[in-house]
Amino acid sequence: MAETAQPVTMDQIVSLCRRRGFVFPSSEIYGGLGSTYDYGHYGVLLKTNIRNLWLRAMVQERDDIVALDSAIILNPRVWEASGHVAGFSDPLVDCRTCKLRFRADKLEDASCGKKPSKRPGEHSECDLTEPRQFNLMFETQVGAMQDGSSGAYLRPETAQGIFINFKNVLQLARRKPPFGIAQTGKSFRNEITPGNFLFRVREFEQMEMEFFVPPADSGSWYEYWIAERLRWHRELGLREGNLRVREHDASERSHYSSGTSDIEYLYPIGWQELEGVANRGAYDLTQHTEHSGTKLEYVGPDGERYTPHVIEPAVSIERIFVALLCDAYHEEVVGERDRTVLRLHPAVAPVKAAILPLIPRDEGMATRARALYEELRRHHSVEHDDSGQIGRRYRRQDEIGTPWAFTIDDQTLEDETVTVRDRDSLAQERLPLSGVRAWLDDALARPWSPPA
RNA sequence: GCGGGUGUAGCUCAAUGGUAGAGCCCCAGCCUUCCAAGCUGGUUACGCGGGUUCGAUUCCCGCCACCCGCUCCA
Repeated sequence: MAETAQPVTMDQIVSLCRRRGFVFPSSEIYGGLGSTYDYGHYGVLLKTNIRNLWLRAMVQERDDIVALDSAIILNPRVWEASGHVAGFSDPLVDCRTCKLRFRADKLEDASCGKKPSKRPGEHSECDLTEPRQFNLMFETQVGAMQDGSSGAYLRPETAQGIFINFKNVLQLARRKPPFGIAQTGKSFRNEITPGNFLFRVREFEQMEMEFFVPPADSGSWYEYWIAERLRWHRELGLREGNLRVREHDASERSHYSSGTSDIEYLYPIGWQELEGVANRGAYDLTQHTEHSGTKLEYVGPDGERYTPHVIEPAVSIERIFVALLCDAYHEEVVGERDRTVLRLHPAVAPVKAAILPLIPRDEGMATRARALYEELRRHHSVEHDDSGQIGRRYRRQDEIGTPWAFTIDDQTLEDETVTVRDRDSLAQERLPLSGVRAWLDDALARPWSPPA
């Protein structure tokens, strides 16, 4: 098998997603809607696996993090307190001459020579427009009456839903710092310039965890979570060489952050943020204490009292989704034909195994294949495919990343064994039909790393 | 939002001021049976809306979407 050494392009990923029904442009029959996407069958399965693996690592396998699911629409005062109403909008100016756009708050001077002169030599002074405000929050109304008094926002991050529930969780979950609250859910941002497929979309699913710690320990927990999240991405199967950590300098940080590191992935568009780990300090709890009048602090048994600091690892399903597909995508030549294969970690693969009767019209094979499928589907995501020649069926499964195929063939009728075909090695071995279920359970429990 | 580019089946490409054709994919049947073979038949497209014209997929205008840059951060 010969691998084509070309790096994957975003177009190849878009094309595969479309071809195999992972992702469709949203509202397509009406001409689409900018930078919104709908997920088809395999896309939903893949997203669900990513979300479940995150919840498993954050909540199930730890005893210091609890789950939460807060509302998308919150009291608008939440966003005043959080700083999003004031700080989540960017005043922008355009240069009429060089057609570049700048953030007004980052311009030291209204001439190209000073700040971000990306095109030196073209002109010395930029002809700038007036600053214009772009608020990145979607606005809506609560209640049927559309008067201004009932304005509200769709949340631009899930984190605030966690902070405003800090007191509830502290009391009822019987936790004390260090402890965390984890949440997955949709967030909405009116991006000025969305694009690059799913990389920056207007509606996306965040997976955020706020970890509350004694102020003195915030530095070490910050380091801990950077390392821990990096380890998790590797465990998902992302290649070591495609991941790195980059610390923000002070000018890059968000309004809430006193320290941020990005776990970056080498996407087809270059190194870009996959996950952000931020040290939010006491900013959020302090803000909500001031704006709401409710004290959000920890009081210990011996009377110690403090506002915890917060370490936040925040990632989106979409960015993991794209990274996994880019990492897994391979085109190679098998025999005399091309094949496209997704070498996904079995744990994230939308379909774990395919059950294929070699000769579908053979009664014995068809019956056994059907029975095996009905047994396995009670435990795992599996597919039964009896349409077309066997090679074609293998290729269909390769394209959606199915790690194994169980083929019911002539020999099955003689000795009740099946062929197991491996997606990555193309190796075939025989297995008793009665042992397939246990074999698959074992295979899924094995550690996995991407083939070299 | 600004500048540049693109827009014909699911994909890759044709043709045309007289309303579209192929290959692959997909579906059905036949045949074959361990890596996309073959035969027969079939479904599917001019992004949307105006204008010019007897007639527009083709020419003009507007809009929309996508790509590149500015920007951005999950």
